Amino acid sequence: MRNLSHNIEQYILNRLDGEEENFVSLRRKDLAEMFECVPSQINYVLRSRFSPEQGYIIESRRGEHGYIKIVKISCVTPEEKVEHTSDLIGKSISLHEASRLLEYLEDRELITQRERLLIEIALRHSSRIWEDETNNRREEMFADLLKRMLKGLMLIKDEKKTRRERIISL
Amino acid sequence: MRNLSHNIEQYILNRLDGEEENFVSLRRKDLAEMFECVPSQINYVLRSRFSPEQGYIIESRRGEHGYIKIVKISCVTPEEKVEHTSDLIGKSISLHEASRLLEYLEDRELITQRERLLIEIALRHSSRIWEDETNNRREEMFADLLKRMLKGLMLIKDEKKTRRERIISL
DNA sequence: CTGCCATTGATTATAGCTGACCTAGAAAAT
DNA sequence: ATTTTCTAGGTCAGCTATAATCAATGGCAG
Repeated sequence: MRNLSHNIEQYILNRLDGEEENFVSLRRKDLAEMFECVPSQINYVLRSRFSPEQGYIIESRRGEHGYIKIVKISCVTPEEKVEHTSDLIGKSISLHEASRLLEYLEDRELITQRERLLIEIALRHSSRIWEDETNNRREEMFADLLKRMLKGLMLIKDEKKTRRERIISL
Repeated sequence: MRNLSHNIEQYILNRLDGEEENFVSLRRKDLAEMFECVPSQINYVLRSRFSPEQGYIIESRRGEHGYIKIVKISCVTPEEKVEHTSDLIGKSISLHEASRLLEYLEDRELITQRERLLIEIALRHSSRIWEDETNNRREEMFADLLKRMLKGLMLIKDEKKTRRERIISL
């Protein structure tokens, strides 16, 4: 009972592992039946364990022949140095510092020019939106947003680790 | 077997692929018979999968010797792409609609998976930050952020600067 | 005790599909 | 030339099967 969500998570991860592709298609209703729970439980699991921040994108359709597609973003980026990106960012970061970090990551080819652009735009946007806030508050938010975005991208490299853990845990 | 609409869509796409030209001519009635469904089902498929937004134009004629012609539009300049996506987004957009749009852009290879992930994270972030706002206000902000990010991507020059050049330009 | 995570079910939203009715155009009848 | 008829295709409301959301509750760790 206590590990319903965990079991469902494991099931989905296994399915993902088994697939040739980097995604699985499920039917919420079937899954709910398989685990003998209410359908909305599946949404909970997806929300709490397969978010974009965690490297997944969910697509779905309702109605007849509806489905839920869980896509694992898995471009193979080598290089491990970003393990400490979070540390580099810290609790707060200025726009200027953020730019320098992105420049560095692009040089290391951990992100592309286009990805850097996206992140800069997102940061500027929240900067504008929060221009009335204190400087410190804003820089905390920059740090939060930046971490989420970079972690999302870097999570890809954790794939092998996660897989090993999963196999051991079987 | 997945579903009727999907099968019909695939059939049309195959026909398009097979043709020398960038269009196919069909007869609604024949298709309906082939897939054993009511004729209006064909209209549904065309409406939901071959709209102008998705890069297609439909021409048709009624009466004897009626037909439906599906034309695939291909060449689009970056500027047109920008215009187009801006229109698609509109003044406000829900998270769900945004997701669908990103799905579509990825299918058309206008953005990569990683870029899509970044945008989803940015949207969710501002969603969380602004959860106290009215729904409409939030959806306006989603639209604004989404437009900025997509415009940025569509306009970016694909100049393949080498790492050396980048470093020199610092 | 308190806060967070898990679970549930009621309510709402939407894709897919059908069928009844509508319209355009060509050919046949006058 | 005009009217009639016939053969397509078009529209739309509405039903069904799903999925999403949300608010309420339970239960465990700190």
